[in-house]
Amino acid sequence: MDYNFKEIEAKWQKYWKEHKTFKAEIDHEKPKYYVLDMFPYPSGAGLHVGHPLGYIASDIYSRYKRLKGFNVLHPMGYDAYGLPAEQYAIQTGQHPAITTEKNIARYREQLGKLGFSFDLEREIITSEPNYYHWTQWTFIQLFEHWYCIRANAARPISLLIDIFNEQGNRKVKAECTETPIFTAEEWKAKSEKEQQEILMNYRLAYLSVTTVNWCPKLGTVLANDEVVNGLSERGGYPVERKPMLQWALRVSAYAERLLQGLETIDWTDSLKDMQRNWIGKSLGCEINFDIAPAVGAGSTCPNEQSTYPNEQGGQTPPLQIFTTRPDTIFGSTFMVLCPEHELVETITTPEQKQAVDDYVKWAKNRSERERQTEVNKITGVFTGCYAINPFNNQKIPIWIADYVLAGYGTGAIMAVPAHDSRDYKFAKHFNLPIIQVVEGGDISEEAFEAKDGTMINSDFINGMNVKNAIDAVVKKTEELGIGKGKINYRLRDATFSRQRYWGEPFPIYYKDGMPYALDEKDLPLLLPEVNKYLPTETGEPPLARAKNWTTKDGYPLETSTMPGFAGSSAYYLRYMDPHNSTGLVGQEAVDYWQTVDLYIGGTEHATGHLIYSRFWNKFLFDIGIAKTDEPFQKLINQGMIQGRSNFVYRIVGTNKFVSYNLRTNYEIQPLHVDISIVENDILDIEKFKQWMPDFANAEFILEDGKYVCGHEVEKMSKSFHNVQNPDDLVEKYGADTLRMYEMFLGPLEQSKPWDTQGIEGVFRFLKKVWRMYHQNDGEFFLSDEEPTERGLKVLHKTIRKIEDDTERFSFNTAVSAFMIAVNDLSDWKCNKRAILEPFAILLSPYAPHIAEELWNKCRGGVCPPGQVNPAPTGTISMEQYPKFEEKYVLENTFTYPISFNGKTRFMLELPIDMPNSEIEKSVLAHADTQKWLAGNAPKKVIVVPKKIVNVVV
RNA sequence: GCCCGGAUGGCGGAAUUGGUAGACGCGCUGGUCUCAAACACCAGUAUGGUUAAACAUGUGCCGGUUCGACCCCGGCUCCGGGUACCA
Repeated sequence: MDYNFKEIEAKWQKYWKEHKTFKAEIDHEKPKYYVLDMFPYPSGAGLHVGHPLGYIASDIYSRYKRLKGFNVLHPMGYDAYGLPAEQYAIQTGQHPAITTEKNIARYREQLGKLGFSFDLEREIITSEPNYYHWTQWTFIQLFEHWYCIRANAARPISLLIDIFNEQGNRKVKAECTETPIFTAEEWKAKSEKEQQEILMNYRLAYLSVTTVNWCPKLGTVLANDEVVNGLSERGGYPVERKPMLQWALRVSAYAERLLQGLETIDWTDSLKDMQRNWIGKSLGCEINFDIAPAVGAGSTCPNEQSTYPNEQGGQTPPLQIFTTRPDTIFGSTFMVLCPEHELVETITTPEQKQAVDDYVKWAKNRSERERQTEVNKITGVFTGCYAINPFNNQKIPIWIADYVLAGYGTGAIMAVPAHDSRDYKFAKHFNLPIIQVVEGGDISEEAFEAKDGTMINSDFINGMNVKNAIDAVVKKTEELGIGKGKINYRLRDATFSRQRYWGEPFPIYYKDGMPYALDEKDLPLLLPEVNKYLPTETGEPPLARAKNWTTKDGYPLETSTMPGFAGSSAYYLRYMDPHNSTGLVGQEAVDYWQTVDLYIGGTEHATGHLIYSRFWNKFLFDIGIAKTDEPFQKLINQGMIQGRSNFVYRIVGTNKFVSYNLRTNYEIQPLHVDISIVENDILDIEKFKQWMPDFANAEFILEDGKYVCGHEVEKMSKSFHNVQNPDDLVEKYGADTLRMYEMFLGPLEQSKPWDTQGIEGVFRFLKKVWRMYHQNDGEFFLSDEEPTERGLKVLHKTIRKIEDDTERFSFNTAVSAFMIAVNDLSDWKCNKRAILEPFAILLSPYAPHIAEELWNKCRGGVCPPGQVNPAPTGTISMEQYPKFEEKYVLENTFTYPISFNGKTRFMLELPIDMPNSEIEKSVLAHADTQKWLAGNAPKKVIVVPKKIVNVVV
């Protein structure tokens, strides 16, 4: 009987499904372990071999943990809201729900064939009402909470209202939009609408007019991480900056906690670095510069002691800037405002008004892409107005330029051309003065950006080093009351509205122009039907097309929908208790499962999903839903699997194709050829002719009667015809082979090219495993003889190696260890039950179907003659997992390489516990030692126990 | 530009972190079985050298530390990923 993987795999997949083998239930007797995969967006193209890589790894680990006695939660679901299904709906009119359902069915089928140990009853789909109910619910919580700096946590809005009623907002410390101070009396005197407007400044989910990334082609707003190089991540369409009224999440309130939290979790350093950079914390100082009074064109600033500060009082507010280098303030020779800055209009002199207006208009119309591709283009305009350096009362011209961004700091800077390259280029271009204030460096050609050195030309900080100077200036600034030390983050609040159809509707209605949350009992707010998936003629989002899109009382509902990351931000919590109809997750479930212990997924989510999810979780932690502050304790990024493309070479202007090694003799054009009609780089000419009509009459120049194709490693993509479909491979080799081969390909975290040729090796290995358990005529047979010492040693070495490798996610070396073990065992035809029974169990996380089959035959006793598949008696469980016993692998001798001056000359077997001094004696006493010493006396003998002995001559 | 990674045979990759570099697999070469093929099995396979060995050279490049370096330190080159007027 041969290794019939088709029968075996179908049988066990059916068995697992029917017996709900992997159903996870709360069990306080066992420690829990939660293994999570990043759930897929089910695209129309189906899976390629790259997708299951992480799933296979997590499945191996889940199965392994179960065998080690853990109660493992290992669920799978689908991130179902997304643009492709909606774009398809716009083109074809097919409801995105139908497309999505079809795609999910295909994904389920493909994943099902790989033998994953998912708890299928916990499957969640983000577009289903019983799931998005809780996405909407969480949004309401965000809307009804604010961030209290004193508590360093989210607090209910109702509490804030109580405080306002009692004492106004003077003492409230919140992460919020800037709000004027008011007393309790003033608060009470405000109208309902005015009060709501103020509360909006505090809410964690809030509505505000912000400059957003607008993609006209997609007809929607995008988050920062959805814009790549000024183009939309999906589709690659141009993105503009446009002010719009949008929902936003106050992610920035959690910036410090998101940063601190990284210290407590087991993620790779590179991923943590990515998040740190994205959060972009910088320590600096805010300083107010007074605006010089308008004294008319051509006038000069008086050099004597200035009387400007505060003299002109309420006329013009001071100009607030942010800098990380307050030490360089004496080198500041001009100021720069962003074109959107609110002071632009106030301070511009009549003479400069035209020029400034023109510039601001030009800057506004500049697309994001232009800005990014023309970074080196230096533009700007003088306002005609001056600021006063508070430290030396120098008059400094104020310019406007779009290299200063509105969204960061205060949207205004003090430019120090000597020590900042952008300011330097600007100063050179517009011929502005440059004053060096840090010693060293040559500023004749470029800025000197050193963060270390001695201050010069800087009044009271002269002679200090940069670090002390920064402290001194911040201190002085605070004493003078003109500024303060300040921490800035690059992380912005996330825009949360999408002008699309296929997303979660907001549980929000409008009354008197102000938004209010729906009552929780009215959830879920179902996504309505629309006749078309496009925006309305008036430019409103598609939901505005829905009939009766109002509350029962007739108040209009919000027409935008939530973005893709809404549904994926807390799905891991829902898996703990997926059918709960009274809450996102029940108390008992979250108390038991706590948090995700292992999360496996791609790096592409480093600054998107993984930031939002952490934010979302921290909020849910604050309001007592999540049990831990961080959602994912350990995270592994699986590498990408690249494609291996094949090429044919067409002689230019003909329909003749020349084989790879002869191509240099002709003028040729390489063409991608579908990898399914190429085997081991040899083209199947008949299939090629049928592949495309153009090639039906193709002629070939062959080498050795074959057409050899060229190859290259590229991204796996339809257009390169290099997509490897896992179904084909499962069909040909079986799921166990595919699983082991994907692991064998290389380290999990590394990107590597797919190479189908190597899969044969793993397939041979499994066939060999199968044969070990069968006699020559193919009948199942194990000997009940006592195992040999040697066999036990192989087994226990393998147990130790597999456990070790599995624990550190080194699955590629684990597969190698299996192969070595099988080579050793089959070398002396070891078919002892005592060895092979445990071996099957050991193999089961990696190749679960064949392992179950073999193990069941072991336990089921003799397989009746002629019967292919005896009825399964059960699955491998933790009780049967073999224990590693050191006594079998203990060595009592070690064979030392004996080196002379670092060169190994002979080997010497010595007892393992021999003390160093004895080893030294034995080596010197050995006959060969004299030969290699050649009459010299040894200078030194270095003994490294269980490693090497080196004699220095 | 800045921040991370990485570079080892014809190929994918090992080397339990300073101790016999190239495990394991692919590919290739030769052999056994077969009428033949497929499957399977056996042997070989870093480079130079030799009938074979001895020996010499070898982990991107240059240098250093060490009895000993793929591994640690300094200086480069190339490749991959992230990020970018963030003051």
